[in-house]
Amino acid sequence: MPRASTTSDVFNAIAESRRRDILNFLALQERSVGEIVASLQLEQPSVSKHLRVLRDVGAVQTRREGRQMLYRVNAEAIRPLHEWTSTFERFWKHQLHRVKERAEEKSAAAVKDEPK
Amino acid sequence: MPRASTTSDVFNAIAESRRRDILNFLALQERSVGEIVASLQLEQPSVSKHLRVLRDVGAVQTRREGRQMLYRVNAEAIRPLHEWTSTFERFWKHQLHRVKERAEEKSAAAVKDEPK
DNA sequence: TTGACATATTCCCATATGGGTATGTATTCT
DNA sequence: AGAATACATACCCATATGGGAATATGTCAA
Repeated sequence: MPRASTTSDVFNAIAESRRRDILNFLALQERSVGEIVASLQLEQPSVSKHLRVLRDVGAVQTRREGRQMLYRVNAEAIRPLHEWTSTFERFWKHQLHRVKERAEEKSAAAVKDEPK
Repeated sequence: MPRASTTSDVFNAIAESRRRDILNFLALQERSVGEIVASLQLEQPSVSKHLRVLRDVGAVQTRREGRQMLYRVNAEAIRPLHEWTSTFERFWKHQLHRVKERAEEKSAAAVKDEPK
């Protein structure tokens, strides 16, 4: 079984750095495909395909304006990602504590006693 | 060019839901491979391979204890992800505003005037 | 040393990928 | 209608994937 499809969920969709680039660009403001192509170092068809993926997972929404197709970010789709990472937030919030732990690990050459 | 390698960065590593499952499990506490295998519906080799990926991107760290290999989350590696998603936080923080926008878009059948 | 236990790695394979090139479709202009 | 513009889709292909099965490696116990 290969990796999950990029359209299966936002996690897979944003795995591609080009797509993150696109979202970063769109974070500033709504943009046409042409503008996105210009901002990236990529052929138009490739950009369209990335946009398709982002659209399929709901990360972007579109609006037609004449011949142009305007894309904008739909942050709601990215929210689950933010919330999932928040699960681990508590770890780095206690950095001092962690740093201390690390130091201990490094010095003590892992000589444990009771392998359950 | 195929999709970026799973070991290229955390974004790719966590694209796989099984790996997120593992991280969720490890978020509670340090665990041995055996425990992880038991918690997932997966063969041991597959789990080891997922752990390898997570380790390569720094998402987990290990410690040997006798025959067991104990894995624990390294939240620092996940932090970039959290921060990247934070970029879009402002969007859903102004939800009321967004909802209003949406309503307008839906009713107004996109009759724009000046296609630049 | 031999054996058992816990993990890791290798091999095989069907499948999804993303890039480029070519082509299709929608919309506007003349 | 015909041409030009702006995107989208189809097709081809080298490559990375994850799962399972088999095998290798590492650690401890007798």
